[in-house]
Amino acid sequence: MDIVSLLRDSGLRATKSRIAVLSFLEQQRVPISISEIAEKLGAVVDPVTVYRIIDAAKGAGIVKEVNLGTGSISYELAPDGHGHHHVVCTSCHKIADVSSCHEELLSRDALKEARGFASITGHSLEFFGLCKSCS
Amino acid sequence: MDIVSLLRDSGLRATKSRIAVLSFLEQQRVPISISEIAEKLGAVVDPVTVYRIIDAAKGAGIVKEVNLGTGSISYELAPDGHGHHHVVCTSCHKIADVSSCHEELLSRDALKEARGFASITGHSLEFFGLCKSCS
DNA sequence: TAGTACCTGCAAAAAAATTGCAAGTACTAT
DNA sequence: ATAGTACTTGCAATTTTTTTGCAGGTACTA
Repeated sequence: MDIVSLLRDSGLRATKSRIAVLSFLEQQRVPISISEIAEKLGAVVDPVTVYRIIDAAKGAGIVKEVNLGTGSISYELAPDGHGHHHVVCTSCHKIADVSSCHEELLSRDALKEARGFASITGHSLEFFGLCKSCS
Repeated sequence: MDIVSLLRDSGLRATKSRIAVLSFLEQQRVPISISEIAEKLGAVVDPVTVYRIIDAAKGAGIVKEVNLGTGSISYELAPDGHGHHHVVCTSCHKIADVSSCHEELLSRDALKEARGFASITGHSLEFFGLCKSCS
């Protein structure tokens, strides 16, 4: 799915700035913070606009917030709504992707326990560990 | 376990400010951001010190970063190292706790998939859904 | 192709996070 | 109990991040 269709299908206009930001996000192999995006795209998109674009895309469910334990929030493109997960090396911050997560099992159990909740629509899951070089 | 012992056992000095911040954190029923802590404890602990205390406590593994999808990182006391998880209502931001998470299963599968990793030492898991009032 | 609702950039401000340093404090070993 | 020492803190100042308002520009609709 190309970025333009992704935007339109999410009810967002396919503007030059949005295409630039989401394409950039798509090229990243790992999640990235807003200020890093703003810095890298500085020549093309105003920082203020980057904030607004990420906000809109998050609202539309096409980018996902990720907390890699670095103290700041990172973002990644999640075209299908439910992205993958990550393993982060607590020593060198290397990141690997993980896709399996037993979603149904987890959600079912969580819903059973969570008092006052009617449904579970998504989740965020990250692992921390040591990569082979650091261990 | 009282806060003083918790600090000492983690190799941190039990200072007045640290006790104040961690006790406050312990009283919260939901994770809270650094600036909220700083604001609430403003009369007692300097904001700069709050930042440094959270940083030290995070390093020592007695507070945990939590991403509740709000765009900012929250913190909670995690005396035992591995806290519980949460379900967040995407409409009203109500939060419920969840403890079951099939940790061994998840970690084993993640390690199998994560190329270049030697071990998994922890994880972060949050659920998003709708509470009964909002659904 | 014109209309309109939505987006963007700029300038400015507010808020959050970091740094350096001097004074204060917790812990250790007398 | 006490003095030494290394770690902590508060303050002031700075830097970085995030938000806001508004005028002009642009994507999409009919």
